[in-house]
Amino acid sequence: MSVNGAAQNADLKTAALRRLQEFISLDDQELSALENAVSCQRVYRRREPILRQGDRVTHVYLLIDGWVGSHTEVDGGSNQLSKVHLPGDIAGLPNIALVEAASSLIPLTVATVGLIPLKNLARLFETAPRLALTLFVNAQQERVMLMDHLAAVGQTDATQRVCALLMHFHRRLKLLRPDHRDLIDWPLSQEHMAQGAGLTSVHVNRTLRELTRKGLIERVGKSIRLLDVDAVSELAAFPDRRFVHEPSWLTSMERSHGRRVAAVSK
Amino acid sequence: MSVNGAAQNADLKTAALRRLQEFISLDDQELSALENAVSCQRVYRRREPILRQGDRVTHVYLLIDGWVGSHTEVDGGSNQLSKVHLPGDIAGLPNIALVEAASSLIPLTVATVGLIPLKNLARLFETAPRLALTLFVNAQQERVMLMDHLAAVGQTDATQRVCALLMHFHRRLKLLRPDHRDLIDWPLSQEHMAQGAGLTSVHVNRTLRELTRKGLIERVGKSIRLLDVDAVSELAAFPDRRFVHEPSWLTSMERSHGRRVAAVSK
DNA sequence: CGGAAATTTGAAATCGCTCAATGATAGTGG
DNA sequence: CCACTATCATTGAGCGATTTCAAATTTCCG
Repeated sequence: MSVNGAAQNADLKTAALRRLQEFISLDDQELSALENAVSCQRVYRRREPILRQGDRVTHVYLLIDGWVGSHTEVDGGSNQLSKVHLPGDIAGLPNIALVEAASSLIPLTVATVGLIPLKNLARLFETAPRLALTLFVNAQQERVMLMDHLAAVGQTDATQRVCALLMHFHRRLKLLRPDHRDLIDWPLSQEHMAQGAGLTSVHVNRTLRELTRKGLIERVGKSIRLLDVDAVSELAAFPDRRFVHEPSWLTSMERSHGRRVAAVSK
Repeated sequence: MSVNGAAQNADLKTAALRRLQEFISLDDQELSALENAVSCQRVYRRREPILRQGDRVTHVYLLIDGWVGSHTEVDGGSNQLSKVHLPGDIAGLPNIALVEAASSLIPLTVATVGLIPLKNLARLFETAPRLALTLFVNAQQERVMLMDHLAAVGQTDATQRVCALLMHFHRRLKLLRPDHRDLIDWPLSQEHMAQGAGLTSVHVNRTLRELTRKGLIERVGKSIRLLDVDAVSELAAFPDRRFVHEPSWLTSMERSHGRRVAAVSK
């Protein structure tokens, strides 16, 4: 696909790392600390599990390119899609609190992934405290998104949930590439959407169909076009969160230059 | 209530801090670093908001005693209870990624809370990297619990969700005080339970009643007794997670003695 | 081109909701 | 300590959003 694989790869990596600087900008040393934590890089095919629920936890996964779903199997074989990871996300992080992985990581598209051994991750907390704090804030952001997801599934009807899904990805993609318009390249099957929204694929189908009939969206092949973003957003009842950017309590932290001295200790 | 308020308070604080050492034990210096981050301590009455959704984010809240609910209001006035905090939890953490608080923190009982200004929290990442890493792992654990919560609400029926709630608190209380038996002092109203489970209070009532009729639980005043823990656990379809304890990747991290030198830098 | 995966559609069933009213309990202030 | 009031629990009847089941198309991928 690429004329120059190496160059494209570098671009992808840069894009992925930009994602982490949503809260504070990191210096080169901090960025390379993260990059050096990656022990190896791999490309996974669609549906080829990166990690299976129940597996022993050994790594976390920096997603460099592609979409990856985090699926939790419940008791009777049904599945909950708790998160879809986009480039720049670190997937599998919640598992570090566990002995066995809580969810499977399955690529929804071809995916390029950097593997980070847990020990390397831990080391970042010593060597790059600002990066560590960024990862921490990032984890809290994930909690907010999960809370909103839960609120949508727990409190809203099918139309609202489907619209919430659409808006969720619309917004995240816009952050990822500012040139993103209203046509979304949509690798999620209706079954996936159903597993995310706590619905049946049958009902997701009917809901999408209804949205199409009302002229709010248009589906072209695997893509979805939002014809009326405001109306969909309205229907979604899904908050458009304002995440912090360079807040004083965060920026005032001194950068690490390897010269962290005893001044802070008693 | 207490003969010696100060002494009891110290006990409570100790208990709260123990909660953070689920993953690795911390040394005295690290524990006092956290304690020093608390700028002031306050007692809140039941229902007296500690923080309101939409408020500007200035602190996080170390819960020392009592139960505190995290409620997110959705669009049409309905509420999702995304988390109930028990002593030792740090409440309001997800908000640090946000400009305005995503959820309200409302005590379900009288609650004693230590307020931690954001700047003090950030400083811990410089002064106590092992504590910071503990907080990070703790955040990931919260994500796992939120994912399980989501899976329950999204994929299971009313009986399973109510049983999941019961088991959830049963297990958390057992960790908190090993002497805990099957009688749970239950400050949640059926309306609260409904908001947590994504159900109606009416339906929660019928479900509880049905569980009582089957002899699985017994309700005495505000308490609930699990008469058949195994059966309830079975019905819950709710995984009993094994969280890590002193894993090698975590324990191998060197303790901070304020003598962190340039060795780690390039 | 062939087979698997995904979408689409209808009809019937059901779980949980709504509405509405009554009864029980627990704080609160006099 | 009692009365008052707000909150909480309980119950019934009818309704409706979503599921289930099943089958026909269509699309995608190798």
